[in-house]
Amino acid sequence: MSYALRPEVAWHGGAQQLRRCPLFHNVGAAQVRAVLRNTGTRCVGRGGFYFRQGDRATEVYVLIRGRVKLVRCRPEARRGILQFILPMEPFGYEAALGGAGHVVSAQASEESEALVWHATALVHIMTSHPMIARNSLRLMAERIQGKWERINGLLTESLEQRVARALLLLGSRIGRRAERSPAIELTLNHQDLAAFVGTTPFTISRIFSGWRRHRIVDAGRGWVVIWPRRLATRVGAHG
Amino acid sequence: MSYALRPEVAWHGGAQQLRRCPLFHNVGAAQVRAVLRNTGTRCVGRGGFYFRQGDRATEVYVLIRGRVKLVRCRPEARRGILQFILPMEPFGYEAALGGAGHVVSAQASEESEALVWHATALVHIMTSHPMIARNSLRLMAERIQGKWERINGLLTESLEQRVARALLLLGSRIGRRAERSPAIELTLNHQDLAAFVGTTPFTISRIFSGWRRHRIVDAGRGWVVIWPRRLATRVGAHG
DNA sequence: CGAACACTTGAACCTAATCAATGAGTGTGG
DNA sequence: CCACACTCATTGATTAGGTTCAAGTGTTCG
Repeated sequence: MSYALRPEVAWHGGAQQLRRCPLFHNVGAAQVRAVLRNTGTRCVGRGGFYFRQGDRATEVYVLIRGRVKLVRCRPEARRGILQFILPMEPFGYEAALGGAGHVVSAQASEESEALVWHATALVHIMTSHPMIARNSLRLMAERIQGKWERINGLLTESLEQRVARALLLLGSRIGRRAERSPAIELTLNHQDLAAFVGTTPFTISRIFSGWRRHRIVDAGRGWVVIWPRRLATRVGAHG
Repeated sequence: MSYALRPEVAWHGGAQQLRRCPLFHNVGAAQVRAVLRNTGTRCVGRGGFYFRQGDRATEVYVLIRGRVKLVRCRPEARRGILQFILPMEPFGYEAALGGAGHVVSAQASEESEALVWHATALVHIMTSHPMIARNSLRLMAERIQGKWERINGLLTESLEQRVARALLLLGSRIGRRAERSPAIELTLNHQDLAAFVGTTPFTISRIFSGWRRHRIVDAGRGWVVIWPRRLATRVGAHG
């Protein structure tokens, strides 16, 4: 009923969709709806920012549409992509919980939309909904473990291994299965992939040229197709 | 009084020391003492393991003496050091909270000792002590931000920059100020530093040779001395 | 005193970055 | 619908940065 009074809550997906968000696992629909009452939404066009590194953390987000990348761009340095954020994933909460401001920027890869809470509301929500606090702990713990895997890859693997592993990871996250084929299609350009594994688009192009002959990968302007079985053989190869 | 009955709790540092642990900020001494009742301690000699990657997460730890490194050693791959753990720092809790087992191994760099809780006790503690849950959220949020900085360094910086940055970081964490000098001494060998920045001891040695002439650094068997002011000029240098 | 280990240095090799030039795909405006 | 501009992808030539392997030196410890 409060829908009529607060139009920003009338997001079409509503509480049902949100239960796919890891923060709301095992949280009752009524409680999710209660939490939703404190939100608005924000739309950001391709290339726009939800926040920038250095900003004070005044808000937290859950992406509901589009794609966001967490980047860090120092002047005179290569760009690094730290993480891709997909629909139903929270972002921006590390700074709100840590209290030292954002250390990364959140940039939209495409037209996208996110739910927005005030950072102060977040703390309040967690104290009044222990299951959400619990889910946050689990989410952050899993992300830390994921980052360890990534750091270890950067420390020990060859570039070719890293590209292969990154594509398999991204394939499972942002990929779509092709029809009647084990192939997986990704919307991803060479530049972003390069920034994700720490190399240049040139080198990505060279690696792809080699792989294309073996039907491990195919790619064009802004898209990549991988054959996971064959690509997996390159994870652990000596490079 | 329960000290007499549970000798493993009679750790000399006791509750007072533990309040320096980030998990126990703003937690009353009585509550810390209560939490301590569920612990034992474990000593591990140099090179020994608290847990190994792949193990189920049955315990969580707070280091009270010595130094521990989180490593990941795949056969046939270079070793990577993911994090150094110092006294009063918790470790092993990511797996306990995430529920998918340890993805890293915890190896003692030197003779060390840690408080041990059962993983199940951890969840119980957090629900009955909300401030501890709150502190955990903050701790993990800060660690995620720290890992972003590290990943960004690995993605975008030259090796020399990474070594400089790593030494400044480690200096502030495991360093001791030299007497009557701005220099900082670290107990750290070339191999561990190499595994931390993703290179080989050879290259570390070469970088140090260059820096030694400018009195940026000095090093010997198992130790490093840095002059932070001069070293800081190498962070952001072009390589 | 001897053995094991950690560090140093040199030389050869190799990976990936850089720079330059070209080609292909996309969007815009006439 | 075409021409143009722009961005993204490819390829080649060159160079720089790091790894690898081998040999030698210095330390620590039993």
